[in-house]
Amino acid sequence: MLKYQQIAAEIEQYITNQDLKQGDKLPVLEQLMSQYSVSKSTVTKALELLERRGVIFQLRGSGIFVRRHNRPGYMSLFSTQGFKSNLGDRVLTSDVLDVSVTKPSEDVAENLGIGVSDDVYRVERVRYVDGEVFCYEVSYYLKAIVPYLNREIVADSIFDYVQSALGVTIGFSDMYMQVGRLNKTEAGYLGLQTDDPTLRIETIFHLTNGKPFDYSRITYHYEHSQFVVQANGPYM
Amino acid sequence: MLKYQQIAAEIEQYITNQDLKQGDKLPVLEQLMSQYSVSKSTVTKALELLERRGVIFQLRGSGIFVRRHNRPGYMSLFSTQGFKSNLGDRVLTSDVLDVSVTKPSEDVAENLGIGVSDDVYRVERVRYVDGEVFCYEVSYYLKAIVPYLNREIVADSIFDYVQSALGVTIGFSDMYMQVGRLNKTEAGYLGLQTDDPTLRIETIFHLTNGKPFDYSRITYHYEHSQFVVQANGPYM
DNA sequence: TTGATTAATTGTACCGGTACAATTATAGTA
DNA sequence: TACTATAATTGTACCGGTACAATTAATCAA
Repeated sequence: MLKYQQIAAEIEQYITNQDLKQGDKLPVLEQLMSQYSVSKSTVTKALELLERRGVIFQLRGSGIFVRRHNRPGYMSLFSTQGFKSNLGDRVLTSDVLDVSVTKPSEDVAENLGIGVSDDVYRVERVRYVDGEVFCYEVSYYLKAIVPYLNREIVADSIFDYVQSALGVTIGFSDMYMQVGRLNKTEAGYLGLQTDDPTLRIETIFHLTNGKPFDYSRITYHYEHSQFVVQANGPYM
Repeated sequence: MLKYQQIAAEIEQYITNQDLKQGDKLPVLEQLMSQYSVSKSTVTKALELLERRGVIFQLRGSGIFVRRHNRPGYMSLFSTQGFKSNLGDRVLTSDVLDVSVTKPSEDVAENLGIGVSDDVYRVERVRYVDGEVFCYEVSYYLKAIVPYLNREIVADSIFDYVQSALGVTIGFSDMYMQVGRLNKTEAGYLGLQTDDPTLRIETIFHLTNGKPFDYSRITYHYEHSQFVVQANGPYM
């Protein structure tokens, strides 16, 4: 693990341990430098990271302060890691409906930047948070990148597996969201009525080299899905 | 304007002018250094900025590449600047329903971190994109920060005014989103039926010193609101 | 006490450098 | 040709420094 990531993690841990709240002040830069025995730029980098993640904000001439949003139950939209990292003490479970190797439809191939003759894994799940239906998901993984999947892996976190077992790291992702009404199939899985409201999010996950390797469509249960996005000012 | 912001702007301009697409390669770091006559770290900072905004991605040992999402009509969710900056050639108009100074309700005061006796501006608008109803918005501004508003300012971009005329800069914002059904009032303004689906986003805008100064509730027309979020890998 | 002026604090911009890891190109070998 | 080992390319981590702007604290005058 890189130094600045390590320091960021420790600072975040410190905030948690001390139960610091919005506006509480952290040690000044110079102290953090000597405390962790690194240069100013390394501390700065760790702080930038935490700032981007909405953990702190920095105010020149004043100090470094804790930033906390105050609504429990809202999940961060940046669950690039899957939701697992984001749930706190809530429990995530899954019903696996399908894990199979197929050929992509045209629009799936389009989104993954491949041809319709390339193999993909199709994964279909219903996911629950603390036993309540949370979302219905269909996702496609490039078989060239993810050569093997089974029901056990898929029932847990696919991203954990892909990262730790395959060494595949996500570079970036594009999420497309829109609101609509449930169709019959979706309503069935989510325990709702046809035409009930829903949030649909399509995400294309790219490797660090910019190539897509996962395209997923998630249909959320509108009553159990609340998201928070912590954004940083104009140019950040 | 800071050097690294300036360089970021020029690089972005270059991408636009050359009509570069996803995966196209940019000049290497060293060339950018000499081209703009700045140090490596300044170029790096400019590139980091563009990376966070989803404009490029960098690949060590390989180069700097253009990143483009490929769905027209999707609006970036990070319209911290208001939507104006985000519309391209589409036209944004507003019906101003209310601009008045009032005392906040309890939950508004709570979200703004003030007391119920402090003055706030209440602004109520229906907003249109290319003539189609886009959203219904009610927002509250701390009068201590925004001492004056009128219908003309509000019909245009409030953020433009607040920033350029008052010199107020936004530090960060917390957005809370959820899906639900329209009530009668909202349905009326949006030209939809009661109980139709909708996306609601509450946003609390903070100054650079961390103090909230604007709390807004936006109710989106579900057929005309599509959002894209470009996220950056694990640790961003 | 109040208000203005000055000084101390503290983060940010920018420089220029070394070392290194990931990728890509090249040369060498079978 | 195809595969392997090596070298060149290219961005990232980290160091340590100067100058400066924004905030806050201290000082002084009214």
